[in-house]
Amino acid sequence: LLADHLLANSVRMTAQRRVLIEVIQEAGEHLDARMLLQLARRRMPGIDRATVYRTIELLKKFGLVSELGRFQAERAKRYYEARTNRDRIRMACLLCGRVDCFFSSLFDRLKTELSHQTGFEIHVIRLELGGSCKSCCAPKRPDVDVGSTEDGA
Amino acid sequence: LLADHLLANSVRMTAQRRVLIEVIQEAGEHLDARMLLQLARRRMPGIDRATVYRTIELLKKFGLVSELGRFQAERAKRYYEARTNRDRIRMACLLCGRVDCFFSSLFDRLKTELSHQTGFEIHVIRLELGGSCKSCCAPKRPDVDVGSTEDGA
DNA sequence: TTAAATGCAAATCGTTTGCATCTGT
DNA sequence: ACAGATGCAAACGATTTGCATTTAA
Repeated sequence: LLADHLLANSVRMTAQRRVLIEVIQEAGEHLDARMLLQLARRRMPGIDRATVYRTIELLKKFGLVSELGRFQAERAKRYYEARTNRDRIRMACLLCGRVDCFFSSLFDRLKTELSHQTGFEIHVIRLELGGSCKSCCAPKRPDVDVGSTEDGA
Repeated sequence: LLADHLLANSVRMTAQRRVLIEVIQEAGEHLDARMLLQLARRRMPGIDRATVYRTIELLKKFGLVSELGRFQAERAKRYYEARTNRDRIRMACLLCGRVDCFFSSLFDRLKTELSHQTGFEIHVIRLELGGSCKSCCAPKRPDVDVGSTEDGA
């Protein structure tokens, strides 16, 4: 699937790329480089970090994966996932670390409106929520000892 | 202003903190650690990187600054700004690098709706757009040589 | 054959930390 | 006085790069 896009653009298809692409497609959401490398090595032990990064770069260039920001409180690493047609909303629980993705037609509408009103040609749009999920739902915001709190509105 | 919040929580107010806080407030949007250090050094040459990061950490802990993601194509650095009451939308032009912030009531509405529908207690919300601004407005999406394209929808 | 892709190791860059020293209260 | 803040330098972790080697077309 993704591989076809590359072939269509006459990009050389190597064994490593095939594996990396498979892993990305099977893994679904928010895969990071480390995990991608790890999963890929299960199928091709010799594969290198650099190849992972270079392949990601290539896929981004063709618009086949999107790069996500680190959610709040995460180390400065990046996550990747196969592209989807509709834009997702990402909801990260700052307490348990769980990340949920979903769609919203109001969000779709907002995107359209923004594009029209600003004359901005949108290539990527990213909506991320950070907070406490229903299951965790912190009774009160800690004052001085959580260390990962980014906001307190 | 920000300083008062700290004092109210009986946080020790040092010379360095005073300077850093001033700079953050005067600088406005998307300041990164490097720039913050640079500006602060104009007023207090000896100030150290570590102090900058530690102060940012402190301000985040009290909810006085929010941490923003890197926009598309940026190196993995983080930006900081004094907090505002209303949530802004951030629009980054991938061609000229310009970043604009603005508000939208539809966005405000979306936030409320999400919170209600998901039972998620939102602490931070971040909406970022990446694309081409009106002035740049690329006639066509480049295929293979921009290097910063993240998406092609 | 040969331009492009890979592995390896070293380099970058932002950020964090340990520890001895200094400072606000 | 002394808990907490700072500077310095070294550590860290993700990502990137130079270069000799391998590989797909």
